[in-house]
Amino acid sequence: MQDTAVNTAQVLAQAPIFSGLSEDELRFMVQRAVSRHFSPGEIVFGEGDPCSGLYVVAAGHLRIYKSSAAGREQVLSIDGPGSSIAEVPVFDGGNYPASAAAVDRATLLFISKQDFQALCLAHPQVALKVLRVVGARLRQLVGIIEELSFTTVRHRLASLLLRLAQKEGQRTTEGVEVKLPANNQELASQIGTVRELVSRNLSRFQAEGLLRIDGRSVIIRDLEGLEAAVESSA
Amino acid sequence: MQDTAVNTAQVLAQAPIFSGLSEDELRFMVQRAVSRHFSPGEIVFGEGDPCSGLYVVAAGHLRIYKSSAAGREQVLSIDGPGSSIAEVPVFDGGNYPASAAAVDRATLLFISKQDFQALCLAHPQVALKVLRVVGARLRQLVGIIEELSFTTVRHRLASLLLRLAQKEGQRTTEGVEVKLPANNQELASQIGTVRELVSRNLSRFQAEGLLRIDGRSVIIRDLEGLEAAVESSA
DNA sequence: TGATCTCCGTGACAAAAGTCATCGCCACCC
DNA sequence: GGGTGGCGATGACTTTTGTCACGGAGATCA
Repeated sequence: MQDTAVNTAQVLAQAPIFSGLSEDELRFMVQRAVSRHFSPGEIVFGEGDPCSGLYVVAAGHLRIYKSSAAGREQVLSIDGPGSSIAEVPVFDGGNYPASAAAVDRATLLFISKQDFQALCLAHPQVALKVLRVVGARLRQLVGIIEELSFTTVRHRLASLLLRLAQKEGQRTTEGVEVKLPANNQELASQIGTVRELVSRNLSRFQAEGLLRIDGRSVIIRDLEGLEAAVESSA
Repeated sequence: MQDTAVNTAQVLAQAPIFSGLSEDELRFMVQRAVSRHFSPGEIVFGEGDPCSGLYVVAAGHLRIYKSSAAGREQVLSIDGPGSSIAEVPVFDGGNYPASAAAVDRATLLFISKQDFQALCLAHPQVALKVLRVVGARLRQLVGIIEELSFTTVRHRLASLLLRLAQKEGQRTTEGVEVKLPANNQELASQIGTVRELVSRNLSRFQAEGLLRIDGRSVIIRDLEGLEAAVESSA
């Protein structure tokens, strides 16, 4: 259990929405935060569920997504340690606008609506911090809309690969190596399409010599070429 | 000029983000709000511009949208009197994530970043109100993503027509009559496609007997049928 | 060593979306 | 009245996306 046991105080202190709180204030929240563990794939809440409070990711990753009647999913965001989840429904009183599930083994801290609202009223800076976080989320969503509305699957996939390369790419003699972080089905959900198109477009990139596929890792051989695929028809 | 002259105090009092303020507080904001007039199509700010403050719509309508390099546009929201615009960049310090233009003759009240932040710190409830408004916006965006990711143009158009019918439809003997609020190009931007597809899908609805097109007004003859078009492949 | 499961790749289609060009209507303006 | 410009409809076509079905690789487990 060590891997998911967490120091509540430390986690909250590092969460953007609580940064800058005094020790006393932090202690107050720590006392009220309840920690919950989730296994991979386990659902934290479903779209439309009533919201009773806010979560802060202590360990692991959370996947926020929408599901369609036809069985497709669209990922809105993947959040790691320090991220707060469900700030919106806490404040507008509505239900969760999307579902959330654990990606891996995850530990979340739960803070009730009442406690958090009280904190915000007592400490206006906290509300401003929350606004900043929600703002970032809103920008992300606008980015997704832009990609879905203006670009092709090919473009979005290239874009995802470049983002991965940027974040966690390993330089090799042949090019930048990226480990695909999930199976094709999941990548498809992240860029708003189906697994077959991810597969096909990866193959196509390979056929064009832009990259080489080696199992679940991709070696980008022609970074400029891939960037060009993003620029064109952007 | 009468049509665009406004009573600043009245407008602010009715804006959701300022509701519940005392008279003194309102007066404070009224003194600091600057009113600006815009003609139809005039740009209020462009995506990426630095943000110096917040706007409240006093009269007319604002169109918030993203533009693509290829010349397409995606409308994120149309806001009328009482709506506040650009709450997000005011708080996170970033640039505007999208552009805004006046739809018709419009009057906006401008409030500087500094003044508004000061108000939020002095009156925590205001920050909570802003959070509620931003939350609503976020829900809207998630809705757009859902539609773009999961549904077809046909579906989105049906959905738009039903929304219009709900909001401003006139009952007639033949069915519910809706005046299309804009040209096909604009409708296309609102549902994330091009004008030809709007035209074709409208014709198709007519061919299927779901509605009758008469110039710029549409008479929905088979509401259930149109709703069915929304349900299927949702 | 099978049996089963999951996941990837792919061919063959079908459907949807988008592009380009053209025509006609109507309003507006010299 | 004739010219112009904006807008809508539509045909012809291409590209993109999505669906379905299948085969095969690799892991796991009895």
